[in-house]
Amino acid sequence: MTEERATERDYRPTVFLPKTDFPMKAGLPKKEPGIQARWEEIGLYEKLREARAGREKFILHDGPPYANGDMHIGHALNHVLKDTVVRTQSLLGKDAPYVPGWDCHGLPIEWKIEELYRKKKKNKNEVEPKEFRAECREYAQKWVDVQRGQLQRLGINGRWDKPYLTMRPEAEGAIVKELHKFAETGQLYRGAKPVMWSPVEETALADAEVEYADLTDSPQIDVAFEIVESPIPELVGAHAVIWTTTPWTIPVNQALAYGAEVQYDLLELTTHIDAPAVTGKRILIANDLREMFAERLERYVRSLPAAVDWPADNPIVEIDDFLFDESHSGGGFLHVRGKDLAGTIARHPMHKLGGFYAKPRPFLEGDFVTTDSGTGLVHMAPDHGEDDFDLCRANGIDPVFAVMGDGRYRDDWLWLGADDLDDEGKPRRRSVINKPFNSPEGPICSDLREAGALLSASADYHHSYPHSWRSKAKVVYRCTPQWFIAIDEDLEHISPKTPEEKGWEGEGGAIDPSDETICAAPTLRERAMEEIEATRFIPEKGRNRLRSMVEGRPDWLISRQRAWGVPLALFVHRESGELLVDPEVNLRIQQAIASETVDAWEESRAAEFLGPDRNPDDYEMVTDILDVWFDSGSTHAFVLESDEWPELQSPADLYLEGSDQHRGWFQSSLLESCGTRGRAPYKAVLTHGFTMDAKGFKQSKSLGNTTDPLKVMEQYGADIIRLWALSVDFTEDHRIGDEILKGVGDTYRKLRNTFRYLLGALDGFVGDMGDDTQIPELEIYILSELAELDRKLKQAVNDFDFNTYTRLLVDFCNEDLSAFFFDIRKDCLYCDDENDPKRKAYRTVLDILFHALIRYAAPVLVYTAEEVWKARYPDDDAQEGSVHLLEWPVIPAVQADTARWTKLRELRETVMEAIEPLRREKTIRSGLEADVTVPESTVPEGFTDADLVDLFITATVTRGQGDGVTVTRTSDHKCGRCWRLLPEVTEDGALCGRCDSVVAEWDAAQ
RNA sequence: GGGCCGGUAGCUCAGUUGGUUAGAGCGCACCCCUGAUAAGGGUGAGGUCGGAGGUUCAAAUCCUCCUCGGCCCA
Repeated sequence: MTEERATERDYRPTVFLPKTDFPMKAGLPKKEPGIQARWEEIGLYEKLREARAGREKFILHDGPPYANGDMHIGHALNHVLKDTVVRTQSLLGKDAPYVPGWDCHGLPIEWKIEELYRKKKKNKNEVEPKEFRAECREYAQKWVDVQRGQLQRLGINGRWDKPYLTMRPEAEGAIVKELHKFAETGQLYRGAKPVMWSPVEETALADAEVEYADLTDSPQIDVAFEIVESPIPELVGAHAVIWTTTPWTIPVNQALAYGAEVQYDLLELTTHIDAPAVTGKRILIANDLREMFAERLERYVRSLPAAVDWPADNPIVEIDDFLFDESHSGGGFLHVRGKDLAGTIARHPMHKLGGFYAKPRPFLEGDFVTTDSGTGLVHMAPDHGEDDFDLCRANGIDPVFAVMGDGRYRDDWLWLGADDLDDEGKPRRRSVINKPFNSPEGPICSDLREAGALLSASADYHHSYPHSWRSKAKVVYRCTPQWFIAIDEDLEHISPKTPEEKGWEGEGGAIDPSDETICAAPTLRERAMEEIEATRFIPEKGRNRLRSMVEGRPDWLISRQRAWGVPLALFVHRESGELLVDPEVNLRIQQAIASETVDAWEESRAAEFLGPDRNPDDYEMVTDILDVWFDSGSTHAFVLESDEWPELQSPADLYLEGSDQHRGWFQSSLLESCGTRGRAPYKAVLTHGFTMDAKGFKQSKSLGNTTDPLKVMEQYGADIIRLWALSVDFTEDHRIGDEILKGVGDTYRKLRNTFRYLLGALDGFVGDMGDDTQIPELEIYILSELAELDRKLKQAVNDFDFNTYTRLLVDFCNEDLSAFFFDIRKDCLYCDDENDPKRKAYRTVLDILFHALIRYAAPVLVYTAEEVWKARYPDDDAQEGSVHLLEWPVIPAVQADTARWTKLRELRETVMEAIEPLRREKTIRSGLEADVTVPESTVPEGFTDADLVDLFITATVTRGQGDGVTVTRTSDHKCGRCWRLLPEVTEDGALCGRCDSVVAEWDAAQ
């Protein structure tokens, strides 16, 4: 009877299709903020803390971003990685708190406020420092709030109601306390050293605050210094030639340096025109550099007025070895090794000014002298170069501090001081970075020319030169009194590591505990190096990077001459110049700052801090502030060790930052912690690369190739950025761009649809499979694949390898589920009786898959996972409505012969390939119309033909003796309900036996 | 200029100590399905492994140089 109506009846209502309200289209930009608001409402972060209380901890310590400007793609990547670490560790069941922080002090913010002042024509110096700092504080707070909102929008779960800020008074007090620890253990000293100095900002600059720009118009001059004394008498009266690109250092020249092994020649300059200073001069210069010097000289002489008519192809200057006559050591040329110049003394070209300029300029041996450029003789200004400073100090020549903070020479300086006026009575003095001041026409070159000492001068030199990254102005090396942390002094307060602690126990046992080199107190550098060895690095190459930087770094310059920062709250005895080290005084300072902010450090409070036993008049209060790297290097102290965040502990399990932080936070934290605690503040360091544009070039606003994460969130959603961040190889530099984001969107949709299918297929599922139900082998196999996936995912989490993590997840959904398992079981899900054990088993496995996959996906697609969870469990009280409180799934342990299934799937692929030609020629449309014969030998054991029909989704499968798969169109008819082609179906549209009974039951239930 | 790191299909990535015809997913093309439907399935085309030398029976893999890019430094 059903057969008669078969051709007409629409069986669609009797098919058990997936049913869900979960939309295919995500609409993330609209949906995410609502989900975020709910997390805040239910206090997800706090709930997670409660849920994990007492568990093993995993502490990721946040490196503070600078509170200045909107979030950019680097922040987004960095925080997504951090969040994923925290979430995956939490998923594993650990208590993984996350307290975000911000770096608030420092020049960039100070600079911003000054800019505002300039706009308002307000003078910073007329404002109370307190008032100025208050504005900086307000500015920083504004950006903290902005960035906090942006990071929350990104789905970062953390202690947003109480982040740490380096400008909180408690933090400022703690930072001072850390400084005092260095002072009290003798690691702090005041020294005079040439440091990078910006005459515009009037401060010393850290390396990180300096950028290099290529210049093509730098000055270069050759200057002659007359030799007045020498063990080689022939040199007296000749001129040593030096070359420099900074004419302004000539007024503070104090010596000349030569290379011991360099060969120098005495030359004679002959000119065909009258060239003052050049004509007839005897000069001393490195043999290797004669040519280069000659070119400069020729070019210069040609620029003189007297050369105007001289033919271009005819050299004006001739340079020859000076030929001595018989009266001098038997005649001949003079070639000397540098070391023979020891004891030679020259005089400054401006010696007639007397005083400083009348002093002898000794020749000193410098191992830094090369013959790459210049003349092989280097003029030494100990105030303005590291090599200069070191060499001069070793020879008892001290810096003279002639250049002031604003870049001008001191008022009382003999040459170009305050009363050095031009013909019109205007001062000739300018800042040393002033371009005209250094030019060939400037006052320095003019005076040298007049003194007969200028052999060449031009403004055409190509090199890269340091600039302040803030003001873009040139910076100089300048010797000023600064505070340093010593890197190579013994740390008497830190006990040496035992050989075991150093990991030496395995090396033959030949360690002698009485060996002083082993048991001596380590220096800060040594301890830092030891701790680098004891730290885990992800990726491993980070170790090398940090190691080589610590290995070669100089003492830590921690003072800055600015206003917005933590003071070097120290007293120095006026008479002795000694640093006051009194823990009681220090404690009073720390407490005052911790309760009143850095504003407490002011002159009027000196007596209070010093106490009754000391006279404030005897002490100078240091007014410098600390390098911000000291602030952030101390975060472990005032965050991890603080009672304010009891959920944290020290040392941290992980620091996670960009690879630029090898020189920054990783290092400053390491040094700070090693100097005060003798150990690293972290057990592991993870570094990520930088995000380039689609073509692999650095993103920059000026190039217009930046990707703004805020816009991506607006357009695609935060989950898309997150998925992007976790799809790329973050250990290297990686890219972002439209095409890449489009691909990420495709991946997202695949995951989303996998969950949508699961939700639909599990509609009404109550877990009613009886204990005695036979679970089909396919389900067992899929469960074993899931267990394998689970194992690999866990491994990826432990390796922090999120790229592999997401790939495993996506590939599993694509290959094992969508294209294999789901496809095969489509027929079962749609058409089998709802109570059929096979269908129940399938849905049971789908439920297991759902619970596993939603947990795996939760750290990646934080919003979507929540949306899926709510779709399945709208009233989930047990989990407080959040998927993010769940723990890592437990996968049922099953036994499956996976090798057999791998073979089966290979055969399945072969069958698909064999079917394809018939589809091409339209003999069949779908695989369901195919009768397939497979070589018997290729079928793994234990599969029946009926199994193969299911697995291959064909009409029939039979085994043949040949080697190939053959396919023909089946002669069977198509069931009107399940669309399978079966012999039992009498005509197209009639029902097969199964469908007949299911429909009958369905009809009865209506 | 120096140190370190990197360059494998259009995209994102795998490629163990050198060893079959260099793989995967996505995208793309074509086809099927129209009962996961702005979804699902199938097949296929894509690579001088940045370039050039060298070592080796054999190189994406080891060596040298070059080139492009990045970070750090000068």
